Amino acid sequence: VTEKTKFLNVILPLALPNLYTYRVPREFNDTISLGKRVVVQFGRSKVYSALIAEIHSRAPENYEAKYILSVLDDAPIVVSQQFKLWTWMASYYMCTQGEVMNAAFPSGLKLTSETILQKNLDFDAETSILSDKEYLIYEALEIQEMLSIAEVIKILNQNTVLSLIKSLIEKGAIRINEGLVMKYKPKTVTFVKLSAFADEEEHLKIIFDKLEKAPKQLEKLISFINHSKRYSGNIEEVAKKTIILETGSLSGFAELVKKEIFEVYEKEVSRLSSSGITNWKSNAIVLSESQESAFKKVKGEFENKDVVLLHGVTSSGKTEIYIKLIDEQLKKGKQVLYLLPEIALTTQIINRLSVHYEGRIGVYHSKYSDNERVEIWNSVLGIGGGATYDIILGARSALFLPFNNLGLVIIDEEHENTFKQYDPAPRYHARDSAIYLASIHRAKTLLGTATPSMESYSNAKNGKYGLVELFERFGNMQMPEILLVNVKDEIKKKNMNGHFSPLLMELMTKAFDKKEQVILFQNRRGFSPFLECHLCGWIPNCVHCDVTLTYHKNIGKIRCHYCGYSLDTVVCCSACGDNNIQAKGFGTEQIAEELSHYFPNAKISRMDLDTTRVKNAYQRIIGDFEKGKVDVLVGTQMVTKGLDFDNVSVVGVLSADSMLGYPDFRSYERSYQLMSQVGGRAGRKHKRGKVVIQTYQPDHHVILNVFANDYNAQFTQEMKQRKQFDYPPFSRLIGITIKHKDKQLLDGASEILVKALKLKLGKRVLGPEYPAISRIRNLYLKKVLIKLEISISPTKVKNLIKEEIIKFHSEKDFKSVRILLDVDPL
DNA sequence: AGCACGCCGACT
DNA sequence: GTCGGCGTGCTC
Repeated sequence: VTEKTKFLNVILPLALPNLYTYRVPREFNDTISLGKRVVVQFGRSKVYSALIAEIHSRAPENYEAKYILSVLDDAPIVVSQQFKLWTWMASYYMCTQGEVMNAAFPSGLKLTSETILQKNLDFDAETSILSDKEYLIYEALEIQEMLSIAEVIKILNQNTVLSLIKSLIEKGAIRINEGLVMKYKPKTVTFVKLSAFADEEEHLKIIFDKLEKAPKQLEKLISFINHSKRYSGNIEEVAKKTIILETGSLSGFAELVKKEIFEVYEKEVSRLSSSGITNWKSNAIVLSESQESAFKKVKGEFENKDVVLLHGVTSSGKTEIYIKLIDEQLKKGKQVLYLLPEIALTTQIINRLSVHYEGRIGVYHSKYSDNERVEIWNSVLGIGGGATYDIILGARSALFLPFNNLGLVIIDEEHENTFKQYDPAPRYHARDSAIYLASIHRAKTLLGTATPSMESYSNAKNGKYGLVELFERFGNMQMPEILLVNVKDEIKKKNMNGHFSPLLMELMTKAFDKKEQVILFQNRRGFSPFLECHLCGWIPNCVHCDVTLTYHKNIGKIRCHYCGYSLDTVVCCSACGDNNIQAKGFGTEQIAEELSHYFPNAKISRMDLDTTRVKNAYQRIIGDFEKGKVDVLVGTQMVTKGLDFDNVSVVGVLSADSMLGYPDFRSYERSYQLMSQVGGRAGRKHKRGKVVIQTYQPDHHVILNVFANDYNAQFTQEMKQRKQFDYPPFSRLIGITIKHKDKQLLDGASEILVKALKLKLGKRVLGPEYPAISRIRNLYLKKVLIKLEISISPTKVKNLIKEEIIKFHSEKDFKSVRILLDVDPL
């Protein structure tokens, strides 16, 4: 039987535009299949795990294909629907398949090749032929068998070690090994069983008698017998830990093993806490009248629309509607994907969902350990023996899981911009990608929010999506009362207490008296955004980036929020030497400090990037606030994100103007969303909440729309502006960022690229312009924006842009110019 | 993304 | 004179 030689086209985990072809050794012919990983050598020394994307028998003509080294998986770990999604994402978001794969795989599935140094045992020359540094490495290998490149760098305290290693190899002192490091390690638990001898009843009796004089051992044996249910029904496996925990000590255990009464064995177990499928009580949910009608409308819309937008005011009880819909899908045996903008929100939601679907929900996001994420992947795939999850709750990366039978995708807080990934590529929008994913599965998508994005609401208005609106808050809760404060007037009247207006002071005082809670929102972290010399106006800037350094009072530093560069707080002006340095503007840190001055007894908690950097810090802050351990929560936009508290009576927006003044066409949309969302946190079951908005422009139309809680007016006015200036949703945008460390070269290069693009696309090409921050980490930036009519085919334009970039990069001076493409930028 | 090849500046 | 900087090109 002559079988044709097989070849594979594989996706490598790199930003390479093409797939690469490898040859399959005969003995692997039966083991290879699409969606399995293989180990391949790529380049002179590197070994990667690559994914089989195509199997064929066309031998490459222009080169000799390398052989694959091995097949990693017993069964495919990527399903056909995922290949479809990845291909679409790579083409829509203008990136490579390798980049999509890298985003899709939890890092536990990505094997990394590592160069390992080992001593050459045949080395017989004098160590005196080695240089001092070489000897240092040689000596280190005497103590430690293996060294990684990173360890060598550490030992020598220098970055360039390759030539030194090369020399060591040439002198015959060391060898190197290229090894793939398997990251995923299954968790094992030690179990105990009786030996074959002890397992026989008559022997066991004798053993019991013999152990009379060894109470510790007897105690362990009894504990085992009880847990194994030997004399009562089904025999169960017993973990060693169970016995140790019950008897409170280890003593005697080893003796039992030694006497060959106990035998221990290892078993792989799931890290996922689950008891498997348990009964779920969906009927426990009772919808209010308005919820019920919204639920029915959603189902009605799904009859002929694939995507439905559920526009429900804050606290209108959207979650209950989701649960009902999830329930229906589960009954049909379908999978459900529930996407949330923020990892931290999963805790609140999971508590509400798990009541209904305990053991069937998998939570998936980047804060989970690699090992756990691999197990969830396998569980969705239905391999690995653990629980099979049919509901996945997660942040944007959850859409990459290997679903094969998806029935419904829910995107909660659809308007949130954290659904868009910016760095690294793929620069994808999880909402839009999930809608495509759903279409692959012929599944439905539900978008839920209190403040729909312009894109989604206009899609709903023009009939592309179904629209269901819910204007009533759950349980007769009233919409919060919104109060505007003209900060300009208050300052004139010298009424301000720090950054607090008299009205806000009064409401906070009342709230504290009644043991009610307060949320203060200021969209800026740190103490103040910059320091300024009172005499000459000098402002300390970052040395690597084109931004001012933000003052962080409590760590006594000024820091760059873009690269992390920091300096000790300056006391003297570097320009004129004057010592009258003042803090300008204000951030959350300053608000918290002022608060503790005016309300020394209030328990204050701050929630922003600085205080939530530590793992679980977010959960802790939210938890403390929920439990009432904290009276005031001061935070950045983090506090606006869909959290539900039930004892908040006052919400304060300290400076609406800083949001409105942001130079971006979406700043009004975002300001409305933020104010409306943070305001929605106010209100309790039987009491109307109050929202104080402090602003210099109380007549601004966005402020007035928030005041009137009029989303429709906001939408209509915003649409008028978008149409006038041809912004989305009336056009599509593609952002191009051009980076280089040499400013002049960048200027020239970007002009040439724009000229070439304009030749093809005309006035659709805008720029190049320096962005507001024109230098980050010592790289200068220029931005170009492509604005396309909706009627034009984006695919054609994307191909055209790619061609032009290839042409541009073929120019020898521009090879080092980095170009980032961002489709549908935010 | 690595990694090797190759061409110019500050050292033995 | 060389060591080593990083700019450039290629990897099936």
